[in-house]
Amino acid sequence: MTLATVRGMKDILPPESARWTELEGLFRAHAVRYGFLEIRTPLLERTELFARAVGETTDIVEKEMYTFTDRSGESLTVRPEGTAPVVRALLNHRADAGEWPARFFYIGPMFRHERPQKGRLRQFHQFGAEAFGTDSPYADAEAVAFLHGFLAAAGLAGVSLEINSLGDPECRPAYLDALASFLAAKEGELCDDCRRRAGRNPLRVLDCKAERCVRATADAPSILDFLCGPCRDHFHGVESALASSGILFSRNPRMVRGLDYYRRTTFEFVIPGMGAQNTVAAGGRYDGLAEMLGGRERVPAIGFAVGVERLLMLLGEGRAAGPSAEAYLVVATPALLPEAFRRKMELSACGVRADMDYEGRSVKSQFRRADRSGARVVLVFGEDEAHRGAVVYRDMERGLQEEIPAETAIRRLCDREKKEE
RNA sequence: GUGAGUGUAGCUCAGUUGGCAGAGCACCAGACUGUGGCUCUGGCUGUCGUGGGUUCGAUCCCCAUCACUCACCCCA
Repeated sequence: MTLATVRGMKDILPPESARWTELEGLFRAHAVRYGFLEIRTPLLERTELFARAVGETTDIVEKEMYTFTDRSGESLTVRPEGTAPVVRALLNHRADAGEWPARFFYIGPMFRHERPQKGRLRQFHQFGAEAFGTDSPYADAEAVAFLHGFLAAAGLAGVSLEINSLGDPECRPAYLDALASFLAAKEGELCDDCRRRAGRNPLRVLDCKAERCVRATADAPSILDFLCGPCRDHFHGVESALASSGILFSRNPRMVRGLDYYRRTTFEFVIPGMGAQNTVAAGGRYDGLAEMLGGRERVPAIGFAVGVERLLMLLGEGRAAGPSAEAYLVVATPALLPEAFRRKMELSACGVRADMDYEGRSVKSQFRRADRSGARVVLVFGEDEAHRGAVVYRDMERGLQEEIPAETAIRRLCDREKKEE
């Protein structure tokens, strides 16, 4: 029996868990501002959903999914990404989805069986958002603005936004042909991986970090030069909507996405100099996905996902944990435990974070604990005071104390709590 | 899936050219009678990742294995 977590999985303990809750709250708040409502989909889906949506030949589907056969013989997969389930849910509950545009956000874990490393886990978490039912470049700009606003509010500095267009089924084939023949001519200059990729997924070659490949593809044809009229108009529409919203970005015609369903707009928020896992958040348009999944009508859509672990990593350690208690009850003799405990419950009930020691430790030790808990007030329950129905009320910051009736002490603490609310 | 590095107390790490395992922090207790933070004193804590091998003897050398970390790949 080992007590270690499964490879690539992480326990999130205090105080870190508080940072998670805080960030989730911030994301929710921003989502609501931009008109997105929460959707919660199951962690398990039929394997086929991801195979079709993400792409049979992507790494995710080929070798990274947690797939198993359940007791009824059906092949199920623990979700490796969030978009496909949301689209599935939308198509399934079309009638309940409401008026277009339908905008959803989600928060939750994703699972991919990869080799863990910095900023990459097997169970990782994403904040995501998807907007359905509109082709408009404004929808793209809106999603980017939401993401941008959230990242800024989270305190992330030094991010840059890169955007690109991957075209659509009208214009992309021509580009892929042009790129393929360009790469064929340069074959000798490419790294081994890229020679292999050139045939199968030529776009990937543009994303290669190997020096020789970067050089070889320096003057490769740009997708942006191949966009058909509607795609070009759309791309320019996104650019001007972003520009007029005051959001800075740069074009990156070499940007590639790992999932097959993307069309037209793609974007990434990257941190320069962060190394291998420098993408904090990314997204794009996927107008064809609904039909790929068997939907009757075309449902244009745009979405993104934020890597929560990566974001937290970039935000740094954050502030230290605050006080764990506001008031500490010190018991001079075990005989007074029942009385102290009853008072502690009263404090909890009125919202005061109170703590005490149940182990019968020395008064000195209890004070040490009180100090460490950060409590600003200590109530001492002693025999003499108890005869008078009183306790010692000690202000830990000033080091002053007085004997007052127990009722008064409790009321004082509870009143103070109310004032601070 | 490939490569490299690391694995010793709760934490950070030292260590032995192979001979009963250490420090700091943390924790516990005490420094006159029921009072914290500072200081001082004392104390507790280890399958030296796991399994084999070499050896009189292995935490140290060798092999394997697992885990972690970083990089590649890929991606959030």
